[in-house]
Amino acid sequence: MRRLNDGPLAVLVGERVFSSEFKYRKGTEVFGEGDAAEYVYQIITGAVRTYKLLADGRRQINSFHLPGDMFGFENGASHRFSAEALVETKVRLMRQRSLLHTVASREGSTTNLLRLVTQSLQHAENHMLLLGRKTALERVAAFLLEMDDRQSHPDVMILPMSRRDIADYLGLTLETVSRALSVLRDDGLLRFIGTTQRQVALLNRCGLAQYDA
Amino acid sequence: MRRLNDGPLAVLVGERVFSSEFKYRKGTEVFGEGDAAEYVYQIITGAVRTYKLLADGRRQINSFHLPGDMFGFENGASHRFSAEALVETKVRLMRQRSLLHTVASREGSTTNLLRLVTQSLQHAENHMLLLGRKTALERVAAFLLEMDDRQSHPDVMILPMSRRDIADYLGLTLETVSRALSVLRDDGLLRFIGTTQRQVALLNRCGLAQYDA
DNA sequence: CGTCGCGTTGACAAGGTTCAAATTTGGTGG
DNA sequence: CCACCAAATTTGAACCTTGTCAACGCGACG
Repeated sequence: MRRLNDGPLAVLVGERVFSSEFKYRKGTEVFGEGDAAEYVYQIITGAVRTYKLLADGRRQINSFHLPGDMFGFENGASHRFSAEALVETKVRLMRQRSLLHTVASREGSTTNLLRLVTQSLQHAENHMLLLGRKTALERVAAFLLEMDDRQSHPDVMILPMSRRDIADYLGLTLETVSRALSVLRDDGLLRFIGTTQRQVALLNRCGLAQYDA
Repeated sequence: MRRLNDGPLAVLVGERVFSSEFKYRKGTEVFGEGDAAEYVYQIITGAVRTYKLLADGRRQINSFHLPGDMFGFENGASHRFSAEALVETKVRLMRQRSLLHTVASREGSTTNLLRLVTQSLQHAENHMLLLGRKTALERVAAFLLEMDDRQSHPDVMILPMSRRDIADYLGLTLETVSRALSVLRDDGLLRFIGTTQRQVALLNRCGLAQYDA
């Protein structure tokens, strides 16, 4: 049986994963928009944000990547967005060339690689609906439910990202995110744990789902 | 030399395209969200919108598909969004199974198929930036430039979609789209041709690009 | 000729942003 | 361990962009 964190990379190339590991400190860049797309990454521990910037500094975070997630896969020669570690993060990395080569030589792995890209696309489609058509409360509720899902519904969810990160993910300002969280707290849907505001207990997931459109 | 409209499908499977054609009347559904994903489509003539709906009717259009474009490719068994013809539309269609089968048996076509999906992903990433972080004017300017690009910079661009469609694509209301177009017209950046408001001449593409962030 | 779909425009409302300030938290050095 | 400072978060109030509601114009079509 595979270990949890083997994830897609291991599935793709079978158990013979040819890869190395690397560690990034909190806040450091994994790659920048326009950089040569040499590697594909899979998170072992930690978390990463991938985002695009406008000239005046406005930022849109495409997605947060948690342990097991892959990112950085590109078809062209360069990355179309930037990636930064949210916290101390350990990644497995592999050359895209080797990956494609390995995939090409293995029966059935085409479909798996395709599935991986398609999953990103699916996430993007859902996120466009959120960004284009949902209210602030709906966005924040959807965000909490997404993180909850991806952390397998823990009793206490740990958010590795700041309010600004959440805001740039949801197309809001950090103030609006903070206010929405306060509303949900006051409505008894969640509770902050401990002194930090980054540990959250969801008290009523169904109620939260009601807020999400 | 390939005909212009052979497009990606033909590239993928070589010249031996095994496919049939079908015609959709204006406003008719090609497939709905949740339908079995049996076919992949390529537009021969006309235009198609692909979109998602929320329960209360809010709609987010993911993309407009013009001649040569492919859509409907799914990894799972069912479509994740709906597709409707904007105008009378002729499509080429092919079973996904046959496509995957054909691709699997041909050297190098994996990369092409992957490139196709990656292109959709790239479009989605750009659109998330637009939806999350751009103003109404920036969105409309970006939309006009996108359509202009995809129609190869004609003197007079024909928009096959309504103001509501544009609005649902850009995450705005149709009134805001209309107002933004009026502003751009009054600023001398574009002109409406003829009596209909769906033929547009871009008078100053650089100026328009300034409006886009 | 009336109606219907589409688009434009205006007035007003509202959700979200901006600006500001208070409060809390986390990190660092003594 | 505590003091202190920087960063993060919350909260408040004013403002603004965009949405909502409504009226109107125009062309297509029966």
